[in-house]
Amino acid sequence: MNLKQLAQNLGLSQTTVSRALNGYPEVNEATRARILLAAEQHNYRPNIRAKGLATGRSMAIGHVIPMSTKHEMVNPIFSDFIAGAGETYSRNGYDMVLSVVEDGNEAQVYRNLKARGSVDGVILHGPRMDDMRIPLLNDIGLPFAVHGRASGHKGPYCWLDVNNRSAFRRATDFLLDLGHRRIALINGLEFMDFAIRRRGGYEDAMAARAVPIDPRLMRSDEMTEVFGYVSTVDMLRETNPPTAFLVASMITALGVRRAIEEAGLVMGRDVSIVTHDDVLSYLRNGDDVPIFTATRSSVRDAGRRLAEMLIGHVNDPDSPPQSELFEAELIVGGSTGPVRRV
Amino acid sequence: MNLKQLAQNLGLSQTTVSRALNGYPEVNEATRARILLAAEQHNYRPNIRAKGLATGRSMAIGHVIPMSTKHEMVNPIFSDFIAGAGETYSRNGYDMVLSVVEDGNEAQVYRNLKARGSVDGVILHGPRMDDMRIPLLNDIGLPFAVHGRASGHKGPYCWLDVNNRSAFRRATDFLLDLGHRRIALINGLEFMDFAIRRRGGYEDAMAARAVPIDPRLMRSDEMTEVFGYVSTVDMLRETNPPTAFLVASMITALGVRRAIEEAGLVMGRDVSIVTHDDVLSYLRNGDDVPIFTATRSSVRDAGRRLAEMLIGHVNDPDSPPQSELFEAELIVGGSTGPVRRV
DNA sequence: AATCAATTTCAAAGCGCTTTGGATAGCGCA
DNA sequence: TGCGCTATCCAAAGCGCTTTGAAATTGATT
Repeated sequence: MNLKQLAQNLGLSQTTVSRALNGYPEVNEATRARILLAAEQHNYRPNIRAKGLATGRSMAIGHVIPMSTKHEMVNPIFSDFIAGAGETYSRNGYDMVLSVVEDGNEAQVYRNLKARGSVDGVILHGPRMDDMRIPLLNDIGLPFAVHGRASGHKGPYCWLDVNNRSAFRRATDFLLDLGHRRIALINGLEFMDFAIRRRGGYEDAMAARAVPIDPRLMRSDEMTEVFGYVSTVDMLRETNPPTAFLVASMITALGVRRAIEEAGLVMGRDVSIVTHDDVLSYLRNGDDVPIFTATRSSVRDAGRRLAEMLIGHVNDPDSPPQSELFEAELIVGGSTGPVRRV
Repeated sequence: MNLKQLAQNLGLSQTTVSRALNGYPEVNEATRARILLAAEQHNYRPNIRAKGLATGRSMAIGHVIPMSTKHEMVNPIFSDFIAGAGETYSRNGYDMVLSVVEDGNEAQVYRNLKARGSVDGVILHGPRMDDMRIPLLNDIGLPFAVHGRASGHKGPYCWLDVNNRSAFRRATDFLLDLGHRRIALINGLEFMDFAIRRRGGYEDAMAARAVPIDPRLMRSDEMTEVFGYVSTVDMLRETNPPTAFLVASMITALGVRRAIEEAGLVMGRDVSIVTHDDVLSYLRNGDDVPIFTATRSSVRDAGRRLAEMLIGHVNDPDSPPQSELFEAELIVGGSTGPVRRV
């Protein structure tokens, strides 16, 4: 059933039917009701491509997911992020189109998306220091919103980020307050913007108390479970091992914990852990008592909100770009305790 | 730059340019080369909506992701699955469109997808016993392929599944061979097809050796870490606790392990665990030595392959529907050992 | 030189929608 | 009665592509 047939059935013109369906005022309320009813009965839905052709908009938002070439890994926060974003999209009549791309090849994907008119805007995931995708998107004129920020990029753009620096500063302070001095930082890849900021927060806190930073206690890689495990095993072998670990993700923290327990140590007593918690639905931080002391910020909320911001920006490209900074909560769980006197 | 402009630039008709670009034979190779060059230089890409309107195809595949209303949880295997599928799509010029839907509301989403012509086919995730989505999709005439199967559904359809029954039968046999008799089953939700089959495999193996099945040792829920933890804590309190756990996912197995270690037991010595491993990129089962003894099957491979099957089916709807059954490997890791004599 | 077939190109219709620019009818008012 | 308004509806153009059916060109054949 298409518009033409529907209009013929009703003995009306396509124009009138289209207008009625799209809520324009210049149609008699009685006929509008008649049209709505008929559309309902025939289960009519406008063809999205035809509509898009006519309006010049696709009513779709693109997500370009970078896949690390090293581990062929997709960031596990991703499913929760799009669950949030998807909510916003369906509420606003947008589709979500996804491209998974080996990182490096992204430029062509964005150009395609724009040139072929597949989407009205994109969400940029996994921003890096001086991310070149931002000037690229500005250049090709594709509206975008960034999940995170790109340090070093001047000029306004639409973003939503967690305050990673203050979160990790507070987490470090918390550990310092407990008497820890040998605090390891198990970070994400340090060309990723969030990892840089977290490191910054850690360094700030350490410097503020004049605690020396030992480069051997800082690791940085893709945030897998195995990475947490291997790094921890390694550091615990040191002559002067860390008494606390500051970890960039729950999954990595699980690996840290595995290493700790394998070494016969007890988490929260012998060794403390603080991790960042994105509140992933399948990996809740315990039930009522949190397993890990954590800096917490829901990535699903971020998805929901950032999608709203992008839609706003798409609908009104001339308005100044919005941005938002979520503050992470510091949740105290069972994984931290005062440093053990030797 | 659109077709018309490109054709004018070249002094040719739209027809010829279109044909040249789409590889039709009735165009002089010299002019084709000229056209290809010009298209390249002007960075021309056909508008996808116009093309879709003209051809009646959208060159997009839909994924409808059910989100559990209970935990607002998206299955964590999902990101790896689409990473695999996405590879196939980009190789074949398809887009991927995603809808995250609270389960229950899916029928309307499928109808929309079909009526609005957003996609040429869909991948059906998380099939259940007697899944009504299959007759629905047949009814509305939207080509589909199922990740998994739907027990109880008669009639052919396109699917790809892991042999869950044989995998869990072998895993159970393996534990029985080690002398375990009190084997707990920590399963996914048992209206999910895969969970039914896994339970079937477990029961088969137990019955084949006339080992009684204790219903108190069988749990079934969404496969979170916390679920694994809570179930295990609970069962270890029994007067006659299990000596082995058969677990439906790595994440849940992490929870099982947490409970075991918290109880002061050693995994692989005091208590054994076998889990299913979907080979998620961020949650590899150890580096060289597997952490868990596991039934292993890559969900990313499944995504890659199922997408191919669906595209084949979309291109030739009259061909008989394909199906494929992956056999899981049984990987022996450090989480299993002979039962401890008390 | 005339004919025919194969090769190469083109004009125009059509895909299903929105939207512009009228047309028509009904109304109050002078 | 006739005018100007408003309310309501419509015909047709246009979005950017593919594809049908026909025309023009070429080369070979007689």
